[in-house]
Amino acid sequence: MTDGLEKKKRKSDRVNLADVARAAGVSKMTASRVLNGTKGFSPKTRERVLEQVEKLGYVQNRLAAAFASQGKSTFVGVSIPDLGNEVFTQVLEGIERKLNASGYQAVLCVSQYDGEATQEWLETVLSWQPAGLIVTGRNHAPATRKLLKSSAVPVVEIWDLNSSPLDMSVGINQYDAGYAMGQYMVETGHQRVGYIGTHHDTAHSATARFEGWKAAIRTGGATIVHTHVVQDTPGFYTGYYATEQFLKSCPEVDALFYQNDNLAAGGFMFATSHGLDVPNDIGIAGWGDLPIGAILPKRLTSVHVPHLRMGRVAAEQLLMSLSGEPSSDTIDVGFKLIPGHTLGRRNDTQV
Amino acid sequence: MTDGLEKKKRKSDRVNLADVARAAGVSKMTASRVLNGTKGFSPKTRERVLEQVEKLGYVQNRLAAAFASQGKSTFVGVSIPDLGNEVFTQVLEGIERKLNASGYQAVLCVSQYDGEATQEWLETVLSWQPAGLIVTGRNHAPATRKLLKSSAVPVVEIWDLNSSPLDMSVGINQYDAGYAMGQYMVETGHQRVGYIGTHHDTAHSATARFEGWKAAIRTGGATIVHTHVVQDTPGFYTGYYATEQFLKSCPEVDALFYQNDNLAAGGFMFATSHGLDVPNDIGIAGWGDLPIGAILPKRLTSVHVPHLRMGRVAAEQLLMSLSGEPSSDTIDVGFKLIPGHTLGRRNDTQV
DNA sequence: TATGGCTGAGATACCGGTAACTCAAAGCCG
DNA sequence: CGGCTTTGAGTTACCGGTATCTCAGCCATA
Repeated sequence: MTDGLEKKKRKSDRVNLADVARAAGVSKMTASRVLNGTKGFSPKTRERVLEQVEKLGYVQNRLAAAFASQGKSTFVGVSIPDLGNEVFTQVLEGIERKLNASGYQAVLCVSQYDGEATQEWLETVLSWQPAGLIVTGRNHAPATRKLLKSSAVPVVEIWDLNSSPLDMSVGINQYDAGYAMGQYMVETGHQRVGYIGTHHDTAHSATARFEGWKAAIRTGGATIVHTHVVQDTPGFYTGYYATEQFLKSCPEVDALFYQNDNLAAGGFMFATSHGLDVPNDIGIAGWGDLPIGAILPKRLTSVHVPHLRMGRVAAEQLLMSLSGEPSSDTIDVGFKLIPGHTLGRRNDTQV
Repeated sequence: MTDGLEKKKRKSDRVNLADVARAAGVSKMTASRVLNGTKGFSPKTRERVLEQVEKLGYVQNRLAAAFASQGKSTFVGVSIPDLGNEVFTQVLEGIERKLNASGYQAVLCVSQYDGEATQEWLETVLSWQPAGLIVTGRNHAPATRKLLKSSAVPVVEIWDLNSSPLDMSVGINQYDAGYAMGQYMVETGHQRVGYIGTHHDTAHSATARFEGWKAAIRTGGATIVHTHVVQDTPGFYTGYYATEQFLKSCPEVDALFYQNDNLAAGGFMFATSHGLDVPNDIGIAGWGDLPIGAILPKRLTSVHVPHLRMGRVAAEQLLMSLSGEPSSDTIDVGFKLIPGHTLGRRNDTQV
């Protein structure tokens, strides 16, 4: 009847600071000072304590330490919508690298675009006294907004630039970026354009981007023949079949703007495998400058957003704010249109 | 003036349990019981306490709670090598979903295949008394192995199945899976095969997979003309240029096995854009059944590994172990060969 | 009616560190 | 050499909860 419990160490046999202090013949407080590098001990004492730490294999209980000093933990709550979407994993990677390099740990939440789940996660994470929070997007549910606002920790909102952030904001101006792409589509001679995206974007930054794009199209005198929003993940195959559906109902379209490059790549594959020439029969534009864009038969037209950098900067801002350095409210990491070769009619159509 | 009793200035202005208890006219202990659902209070008392919780906006300090009960946190340390590699993000997604749904939080480490960084992260995470750990791979640095072994928390090793795990192991038999692919390549008529991978895999499971593959090739009487390992990330473009390099130095190769589908897709794009027919001129086999495989002009030959499930099962095992339920030492989540249409010479070459 | 179990609730003692205060001895100065 | 500052180190009081023990009522059963 031996269950797995006895396989592991008993709780009480963990060495604690008192054990170390006793073994070294000093007080707990002195041992604590040595370990934290605070002044107030002689080199000899230091050595004695460290010797015992080594010998006994003492590991600090940071739960106790943080609690005792009324301090924060070294955890930073990081909320992103989706791990299946490369843009977010890139941002996450930027965040994680910076945090880890600075001795902080990312506590992850993948919201799946579910506000309620996010809220729940947020409540839990806040109860652990995190050092800070990095959240994606600027449109929070009222309760979430309230929680973020009343929390005593610094918050960085990433993705879409926010002129009046809760605390700090790092991202790009999604509207402007969308506008730039719309303008380019018109410039390259497209007149009857369409949009393909997934429902995921509606509540998020893609909305602002989409608005910017629409404005540019309208201003340029072109027509939006249809916008097709599917209930699926923004991946390759989704782009493939969504394009099929789009072209079936609106064959007159001459260029498509996709929510991201992976959808666009799917669309590209559909088009070329069905005898359509890109861009002469149909123009294709993606978003995000994702890796796939580099290996398509023609360089994909897209907008480069420095996602990795966005994550890094967000983490940097948070850390600066934690160390009391002045940090900007708002940081624009910029975007860059990638002309590529999948847009443009009749002219400039070489590989 | 020793009126410290009443005018006790509190460091934090945060509402604590004592405040709630006072306001509700009960003892701290009773309030604690109500909030934790432990028995020992009347419905009326319960209501009074909850009313004050609501009114005062009390949020538990879990740092204090975990510390007081000598307990663990709800954090689970999760270490994966790379976020730029879809297979790992899929596993992570599986883990994260399950953990979050069960009230645990993933504390992320992206090791970048760096043992030292992992070690450092591990030390920090362990000092926060995590509930458990999920680590990728089975080949740990000696110091890491020691730390994992001596830690008082359950550990799940994922990826490659481990017959003698530290604690628990969830994954697939990478050797067998590699063997299956090797066998299939021989069966489909390939005689002079090659391998393309990145340095990232060497220290990890891809080694076992690679060994299995080699064994099958040898057993089948075929020749491995070259194995090309590049110092880069296992992404689309890497596969593209690595294939170019490979074909330049070994044009006689008739089939290539790639470390993953993204590399393979890059290779496919290179081959077809340079006038080679897949699979008649060159066979291409990937790994992981990644999304890209579905939109190539021909279905990519690959091996499906249930990454999402692997992550979910790993988290499940950990949670079971935490709740004292019996959990298996080793769980094989299985793999499945996907024949596709990018392997096979002269026959079976329709789309 | 006496005994004993059950239930709601309070009192107390921590958990493992750190902040803040205290104090003796040593160092420094004119 | 006295007084003042510095320095190494100890003492005490917590931080905000929970484990554990205690105890008064209350009900059921013999």
